[in-house]
Amino acid sequence: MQVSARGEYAVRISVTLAHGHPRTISASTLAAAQELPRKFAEVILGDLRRAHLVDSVRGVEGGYRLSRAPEDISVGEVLRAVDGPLSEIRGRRPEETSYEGAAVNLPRLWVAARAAVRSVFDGVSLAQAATGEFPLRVAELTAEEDAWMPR
Amino acid sequence: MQVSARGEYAVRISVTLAHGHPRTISASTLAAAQELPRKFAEVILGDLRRAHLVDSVRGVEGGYRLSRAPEDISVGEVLRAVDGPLSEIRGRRPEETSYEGAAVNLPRLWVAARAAVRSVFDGVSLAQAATGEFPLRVAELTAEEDAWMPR
DNA sequence: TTGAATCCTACTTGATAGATAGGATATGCT
DNA sequence: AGCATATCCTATCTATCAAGTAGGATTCAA
Repeated sequence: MQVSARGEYAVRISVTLAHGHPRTISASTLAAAQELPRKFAEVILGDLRRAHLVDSVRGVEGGYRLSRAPEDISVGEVLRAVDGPLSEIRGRRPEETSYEGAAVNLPRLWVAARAAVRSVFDGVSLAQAATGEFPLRVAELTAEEDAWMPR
Repeated sequence: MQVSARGEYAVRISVTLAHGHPRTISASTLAAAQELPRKFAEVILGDLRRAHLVDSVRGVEGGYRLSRAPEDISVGEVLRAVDGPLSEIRGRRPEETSYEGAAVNLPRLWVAARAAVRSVFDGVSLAQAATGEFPLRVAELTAEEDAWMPR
């Protein structure tokens, strides 16, 4: 479950937009707020716009705003918009994998792993990510101390 | 949750070793069984050996075998041995992330996502992966039809 | 008309994945 | 001893991609 710089930036930007919703915020302001390169932020906002997750307004007083309510956009949608599918196995979708011999059951494992990832990223809205009020199922995952330990 | 070619190959090799356990199997045989490049399989088996997940025997009749019982090695261990940590956010561990402003709650989200991935990969042994008899919690994730659909 | 913003195209740079090559070294069998 | 079959080691290659930068064209409100 690698999240790229693009992915991380996109979520930080989106959460910032959610926080200020429905005001429009400029790329420079967003970049400054999250301390990320302005030009790169512009590129990412372009991706989000093309995915119809944000609307943009040109000109002075222009900027970006979420195209839907923050409660209605999931973190998963944002990640997919900039990084593609949440889960890939050697560049393929989990359900597209297929093996011979002792490995025949692996597709089910890949699908299970994807489902687990989805349950978190598709289950958390930008509004929840901004407030920190995660769904119970997600909050439980962080409750055990072990979840915070590297392995 | 991207699984690289190395990771996929490593799991396929490990599951094949689990299936034949405790016989030793040569790199060429393993590569042929799973239709992967022999030299690359050797490299991966070297990683698994250095991680103490497999033992090797040199010479004629040599090869590789799991260093522990297939019930006692998780898929997660195999993936970590060849690909490093299961989850990284812009190259950092989830619990090492830290943000300002509207993004302050994101570390909890990253940790939750990692916990979800771990619950699958650390919860499934090579023996289970080989037989397809996954733990109930994992099997449930693949039960819903939606889990098999791309998004 | 001017200033501030988005938007577009192109480019650079470094790292990494995914191999492949060739041979040194170990081991068992005859 | 000699040979076949393995592992093991070091090095190299190549294409792709992530991450970020550059420069300017376009839009729009005051």
